[in-house]
Amino acid sequence: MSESSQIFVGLNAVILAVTDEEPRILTLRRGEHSVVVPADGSAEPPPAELMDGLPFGPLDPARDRTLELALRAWVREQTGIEVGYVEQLYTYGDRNRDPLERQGGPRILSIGYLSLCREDVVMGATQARWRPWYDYLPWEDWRDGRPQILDKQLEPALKAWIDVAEDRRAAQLRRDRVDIAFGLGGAPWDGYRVLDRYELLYEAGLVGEAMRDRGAPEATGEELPTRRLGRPMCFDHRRILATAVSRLRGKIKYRPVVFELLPPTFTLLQLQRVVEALAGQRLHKQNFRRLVEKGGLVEGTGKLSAGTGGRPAELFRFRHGVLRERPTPGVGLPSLPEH
Amino acid sequence: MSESSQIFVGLNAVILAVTDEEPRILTLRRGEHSVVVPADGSAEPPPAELMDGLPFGPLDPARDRTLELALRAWVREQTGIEVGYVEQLYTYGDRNRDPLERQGGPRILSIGYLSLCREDVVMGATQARWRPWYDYLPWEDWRDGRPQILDKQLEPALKAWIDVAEDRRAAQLRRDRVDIAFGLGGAPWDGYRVLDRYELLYEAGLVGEAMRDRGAPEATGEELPTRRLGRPMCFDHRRILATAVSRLRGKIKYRPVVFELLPPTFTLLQLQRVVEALAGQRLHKQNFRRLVEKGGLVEGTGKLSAGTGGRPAELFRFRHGVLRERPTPGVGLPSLPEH
DNA sequence: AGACTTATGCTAAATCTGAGTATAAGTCAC
DNA sequence: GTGACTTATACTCAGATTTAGCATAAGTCT
Repeated sequence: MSESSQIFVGLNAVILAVTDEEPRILTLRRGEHSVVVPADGSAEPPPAELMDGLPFGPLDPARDRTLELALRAWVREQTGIEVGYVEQLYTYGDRNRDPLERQGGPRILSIGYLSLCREDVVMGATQARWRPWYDYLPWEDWRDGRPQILDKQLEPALKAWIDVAEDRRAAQLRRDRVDIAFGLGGAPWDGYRVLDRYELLYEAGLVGEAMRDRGAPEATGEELPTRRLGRPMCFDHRRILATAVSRLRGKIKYRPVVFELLPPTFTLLQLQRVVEALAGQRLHKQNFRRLVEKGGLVEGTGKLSAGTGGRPAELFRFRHGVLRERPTPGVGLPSLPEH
Repeated sequence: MSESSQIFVGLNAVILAVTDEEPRILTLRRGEHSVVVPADGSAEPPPAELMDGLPFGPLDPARDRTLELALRAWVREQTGIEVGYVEQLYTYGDRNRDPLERQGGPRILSIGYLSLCREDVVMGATQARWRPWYDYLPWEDWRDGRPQILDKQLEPALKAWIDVAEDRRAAQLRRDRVDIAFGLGGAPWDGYRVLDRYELLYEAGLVGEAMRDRGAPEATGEELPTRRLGRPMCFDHRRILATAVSRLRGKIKYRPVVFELLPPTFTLLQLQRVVEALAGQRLHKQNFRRLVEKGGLVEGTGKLSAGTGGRPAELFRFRHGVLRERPTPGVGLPSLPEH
């Protein structure tokens, strides 16, 4: 059986924690060699540019009984974390996603996962590092209003991409997609279309990864025609991250997953800040309180927090019973007001 | 490289159409041999019992440029259908999902897909056959009220499963899960928890597949202690179907995917019936009309349908412009009234 | 003490939802 | 052709939910 008809499966994890009101993912700084560690111990190709990547490793079909167990094992080895909540995101399998494939290596499939935890569970003594996810997707953070990068860089670049379309029809298609994904031309901004936006930017050649994947060797995004749009990642890891953000923003609406990111007790403001961090937008405080309290998502503990400078707040905990009362317990987000 | 460290990837498609107000999926009646057609043309093991299965086939890493292209190619070969809308669902990789694995074969991964189309696109001259999806998941259809199978078979069987738990704590855990998944003990029925329910039934050993996978050879579900719960499928295809139903019921809320299942123009009642078929519940007609009309999802064509016995209805079409107006254009379902 | 910060209670207006009434415009049996 | 029946469509109304504020409570900081 030739190399080219073999398949290797890599597992990738977006490991998320929210600390200091900032959603952070665990990244490894690494060279862009293959996902695959050859089983025969042969030398890996020398790493190219160092670049951020998600923790990942191959599925060992002989050892790993399930995909999730394989993922947990790899994360433990690479980062020292014993992950709790885990959710599968998507499986990517386009040819030549991995640079090694182009050199005649085996076909690579990568399965993306999302894991939620708290930063304090991380052991030391590891090369892993927490980094704000908005470093990679800066246009997704609307907490301080419309991100500048949108008007200053993205919009002009996307307009240019529309203009270089083959014909009028193709241009119109591009315009429609851009308008819907980025809330231009009168369309509203939709906080859930994170993946749409990243993929559009990739297709338009506006993120570093696109140029790299098209064959320019060793490109890191620095030398793009536009200034680089967000921090690039190796392989398709940024696409996986975008998938994770999309999925999570959608999921908090109908499942109480936020609590995986919080300590056992918390104030309502802490809870709100975490939701805002994920959603990338601010929420109305009083309404948020009503939502989670009347919605039965939380219950007071009677204890007060050592307030950080104001009236002390009551400490709440997640109310597990809500699961049997309501079909979809979560925190729905308002549609973003237009700016 | 030994067989056991190799990986084969199978692609499975839930191909759905709604005809005569019934959601139907394309199935192939086939023996339970492996997903894998050996590349060297060696003989396959003799088929066991004939059983329904989804169209599926291996990813050929040398030929298929993307997973989706591979899927389309396989579907075309097996069923003659050129699928339109396609969406990836989930990747399953537990060891021993496939009977052949237990016999020392390679590790099998299967990637599930959902495809939406209309039945009339199917060519003849194929072994494929449309079957109502509720044949496989009969407890999911509440259009004529609460399904009888729930009270008569499922509830008693689940209660028995709770009772045989190891200790009181385990029993309580089981009860909680059952109550939430099946809307018992005061919890509401949640039409979206299709996958939860199937996996619970599998874990409780109440579907034919569970017994088969535990090692009983050639079991087809007929000889179960309880009468069989829904029609079984080969491998984990019923789990993939349950995933598809869950996903689709969730998605019609915020994306206008229903229209993939309808002809270009349709009456509002036709549209409603399709949504009801997917959701497995009845909707209030006047409110549904208001929802889709005022929501901008459809626009009238001015033409009238050749009424099937009543006042003729106007023909509508999907209003593409809604995509740029609203972030989440879809048909939200009411929470099911309790029975 | 007074400014400032955060927590929490409460309300008015707008919108959305669920359920029903009423009327229009066809088909079908006879 | 008339009356029963079927489906389509318009409109209403009450209640729930959502959005956006105002107002007050209870701390910290200078």
